Amino acid sequence: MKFSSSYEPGEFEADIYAAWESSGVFAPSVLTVPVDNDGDGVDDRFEKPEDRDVYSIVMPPPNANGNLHIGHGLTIALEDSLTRYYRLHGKSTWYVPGADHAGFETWVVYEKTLEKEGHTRFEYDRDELYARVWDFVAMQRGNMELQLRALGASCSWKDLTFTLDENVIDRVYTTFEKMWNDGMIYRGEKLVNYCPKHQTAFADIEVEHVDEKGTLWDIAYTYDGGEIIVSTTRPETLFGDVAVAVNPEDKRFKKLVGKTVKLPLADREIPIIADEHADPEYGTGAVKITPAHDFDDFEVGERHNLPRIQVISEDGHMVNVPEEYFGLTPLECRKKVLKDLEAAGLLRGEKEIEHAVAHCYKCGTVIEPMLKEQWFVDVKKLASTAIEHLDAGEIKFYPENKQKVLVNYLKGLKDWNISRQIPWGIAIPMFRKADPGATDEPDWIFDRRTNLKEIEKSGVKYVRDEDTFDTWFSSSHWPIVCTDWSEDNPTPYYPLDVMETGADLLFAWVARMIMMGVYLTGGVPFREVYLHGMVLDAHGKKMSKSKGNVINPMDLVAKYGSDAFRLGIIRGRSAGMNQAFSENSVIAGRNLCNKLWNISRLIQNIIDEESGNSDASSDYTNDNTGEDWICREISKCVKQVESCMEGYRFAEAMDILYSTIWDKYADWFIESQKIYRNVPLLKKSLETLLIVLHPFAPFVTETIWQNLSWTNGMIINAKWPTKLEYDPITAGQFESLMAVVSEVRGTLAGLPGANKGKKYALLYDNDSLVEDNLLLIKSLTKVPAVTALDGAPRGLRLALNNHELYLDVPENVVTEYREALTEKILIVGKELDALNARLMNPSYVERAPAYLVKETRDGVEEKSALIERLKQQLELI
RNA sequence: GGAUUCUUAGCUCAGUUGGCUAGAGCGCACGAUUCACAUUCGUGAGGUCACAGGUUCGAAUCCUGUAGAAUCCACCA
Repeated sequence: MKFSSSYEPGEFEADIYAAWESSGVFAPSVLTVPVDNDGDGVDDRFEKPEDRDVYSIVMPPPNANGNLHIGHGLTIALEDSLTRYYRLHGKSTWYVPGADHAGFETWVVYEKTLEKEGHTRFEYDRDELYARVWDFVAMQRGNMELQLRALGASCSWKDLTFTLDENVIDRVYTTFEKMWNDGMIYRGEKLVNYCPKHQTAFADIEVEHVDEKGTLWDIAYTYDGGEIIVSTTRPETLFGDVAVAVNPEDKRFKKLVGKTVKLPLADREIPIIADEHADPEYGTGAVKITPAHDFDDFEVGERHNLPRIQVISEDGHMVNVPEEYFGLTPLECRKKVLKDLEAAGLLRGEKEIEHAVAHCYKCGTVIEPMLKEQWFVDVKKLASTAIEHLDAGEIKFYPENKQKVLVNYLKGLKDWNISRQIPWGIAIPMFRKADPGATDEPDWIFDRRTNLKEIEKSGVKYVRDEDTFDTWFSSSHWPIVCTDWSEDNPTPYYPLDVMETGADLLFAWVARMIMMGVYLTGGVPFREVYLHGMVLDAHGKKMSKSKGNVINPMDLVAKYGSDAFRLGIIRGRSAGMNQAFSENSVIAGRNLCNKLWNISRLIQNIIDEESGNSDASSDYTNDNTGEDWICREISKCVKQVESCMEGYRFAEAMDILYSTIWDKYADWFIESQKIYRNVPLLKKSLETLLIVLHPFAPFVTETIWQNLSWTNGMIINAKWPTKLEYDPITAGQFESLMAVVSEVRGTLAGLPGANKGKKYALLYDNDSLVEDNLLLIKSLTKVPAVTALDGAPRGLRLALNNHELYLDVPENVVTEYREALTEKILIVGKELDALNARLMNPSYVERAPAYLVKETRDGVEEKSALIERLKQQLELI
C-alpha cells in the first residue's frame, strides 16, 4: 500500500465519502424496537430512551439554496462527531439532514431579482409567486448538500427533509387544525411589527432594537381655560390620538382627568384619562395615546375601551388625516406638523433623547407598528405545559444555565403572531366567508385546499386567507417530522437524543420545538440540548459581510482538508460561548492529521519489513519497555474521551487525543519501537487510536484504515475499543525512564556557553533501569554512548532523579555549571519551605484529607533528598 | 431597564463537585536534523488567574462589592 510522505486530503476525501454513502452505513440499521409494557402480548410502545440502542439527531436545516457558513461548519462538526461516536458504539444512528425553504430570507433575495427584472410582487398572485420562487430555489439548490458532504456529515440522505415537503405541510395543517379545534388559534386585530418595505408583519423576535438618538417634542393640547403639554417622539401620529393619559397618582393633573382637550391641527376633542402607563417623571408627565400606532398605547386603549384610528397605511402613507397631510410619508408629515404647530404657537420645546427603535432585521427599515388582522396562537397553555416539563428536568441543557433562561422567557411569552404576508411559505389553511352578513355559517373555516382561491361549504362561498405561516411555526415540528413520528406510529427515534443548534436560536426555535413537542406528543422532543456559541473572527469580532471578515468554511476545507477544519473549529470551544476562530487552529488540525498519517506510514513500513505479519491484528503481549505504559495511556485516553463526549466537552476530548497521539504515542512509544518492535501491539494500538479519533477526523482515519495492509472493512463501522491490557508497575517504570531522558536532554541543552546543546556520554553506576535500556536511552537522548562508570564519579551528576547518573563533560564545563546549580538549589529550597510551612500549620494536618497530608510529607522528603544530591554535586565541583 | 455570561501567558482558550509547583495550541527564543513527518525533533522564556473584601486548614474555583466586555430580552412616550 502507498503512504506518500505527507497526507494530501484532497486526494482521498471525495472517494472516501462516496464509499461511505454507497455502502448504506449512513442509514439507521434498526427501525423499530417494540416493547410490550403491560405484558398483554401486544406491543404498545418503544423502549425507554436510556435502554434503547438507537441514537437520533436531526440537523438544523441550512438554507436550501444558500451556501454553508462557518456556523454550519461548527454545527456539522459537532453533530457528526456525536453521530460517528455513537455509531462506533454499535448504536443504530439516525442523523437526519434537512433543507430550509428559509421563508423570509429567500423571499428577500427573490424579490430583489424580481425588482431587477423590473417587476414587483404585486403583479402576481400568490400561487404564481410560489411557483416562481420554487423554480428559483430548485435552480440554485444542491450546493449546500455538496458542502455537507465535503464536511463529512454522515447523515441519512434518503431521509433528507425539506421544510416544504408534503409531509411537513400535512403535519403543520394537522397541528393547526388541532389548535383551531382546541380554541388556541384566534384572529385578532392587533398591533404587529410591520416592515413597510417588505410589507409583512414580524414576530417580536424578528425585530432588532437599536439604541438611537431621537427628539422628544412638547406639544400643547388646549382646553377651555388652559392647556396640557404632552411629550412625543412621533408628532405625525397625532391625528390618530384618541386620548391624553396622565398618571392617576400625579397630583398636577388630578383635576384634569375626565376633561376633554382639543387635538391640535384637527377639529377633534379627546378625553384626558388616568393610566399607570404615564410616567410622571418622564417628559411632561402627560402622554398622547395613539392605539393604532404604538404598542403601549394599544394596551392603554384596550384598558379604556378607546377607538383605534389608523393614520399610516400599509404602504407607508398618511391616511385619515386632514387633506393637506393626506398621502404624505410619515417623515414628510412630521416636518409639516412641526412647522404648523410652531406657527400655531403650540410647540413648546424639544429635547434630544436616546431611545430604542425597532428595525427590520433584514433591511434595517424602521418597524412601523401597524394595526392588522392576523392569526395568533394563544401561548398560555403551550408555555405553561412546556415549563412544567422543563421544571421536571426532562431536558438537560448544555450549558446548564440556558434552562433557566428559557423558562424565564416562556413565562413572559406573548401570544404568537403566525401570519406572514409573504408568498414563499406554507399557506395558512383558513378561508373567510365571502359575504359576511349572508348566513349563520362561521366567518372562518379550516380547509386544507389552499391551492384553491375559493371553496364552497354548505352552499356558502369562502375565500382563502392569502397569508402564509411564520417559518418558526413549521420549524417547531422539526423533531417530529424528521423522525416521522405520528400518533399511530411512534418511533424509537423520538424523542431525539439531542438537539444541537446555535445558542441564538434558544427562543426562536428551541422554545417552540419544546412547546410543540409537548403539545402534540405529550413529551419533550429531545432529551438534551447542546447550544453552541457564535464563531467570531480571530479578534473576537462578529463576522459580517460588511466588515469583510467572513471566513468561508469551504475555503479552509479546500486548503487544509475537511478533518483539519473540523478539528480546528472544535478546538477551544465550549458550550454556549461565543469564541474567536482563526486559521491557526485549522493548521494545528492539519498537522495532527499529517502526524497520524506518518505514524501509520512508519508502522506500515515496519510491518512490511517483518515478513509474514500482514494478517489481521491478533493478540499482543507487552514484552518491551514502554509497551505497558502506552497501553495504560491509551486506555486512559479512551476513558477520558468517553466521559468528555457524554458531557459534550468536544474540545477537551480533542485535546486529550491530540496529546496522546502526539506527545505520548509518537514522541515516546513510536520512538521506542524503533528499538523494540512489537508488531501485534503496533497494530492494536494504532487501530485503537484511529477509531477513537474517527468521530473528529473521519476522513484521514478512514483513509489510513483503507491503506493499512491488515485492516478489514471500514473504520466508520468499527467497534469502539475496550481498554488495552497492561501491567501498572512496568508502566510506571517507564515514566522514570522518561524522566531520566528528559533530564539528560534538559541538562545538555542548558550547558553554559559554547557547550550548549553539545552531546556527551552518559555514565551510570549500578543502575538496572539504565543498564536494561542502554540502546533506548542512547536513541532517545542522542548521546554518543551510555556506559558504566569506571572508577570514581566524574562529570556532571544528574540530580533531579534518584539515579546515579553522570554526564561525562570536561572539568571546565562542570565548573561553569556551578551557577546554574546554585540557582536550582535555591528554587528547590523555596519549594521545600512552602511544603514545610503547610505541615507546620496544625489545622492543615488535622483537617485536610489524609492523602494530601501524606503527599505533602512525601514531597518534603523528596525535595530534601534532591537538595542533598544537588549540594553534593556542588561540593564535587 | 432586566436577564445571562465572561475577564487566566503576547494571541485564542482549557481548568467537572475548592487540594500540592495553574495547562494547551499558536506565537517567541535557543539548539538539532539525510534514514515516518520542517505540516519535523529537543530545550526554554513568559501568568500577584480584572480589582477589593469575605468564607476556609486551603480559593483561579464559593459568597459580596467594584470596574470593564459580550449576548439576549424589553413598551419608556
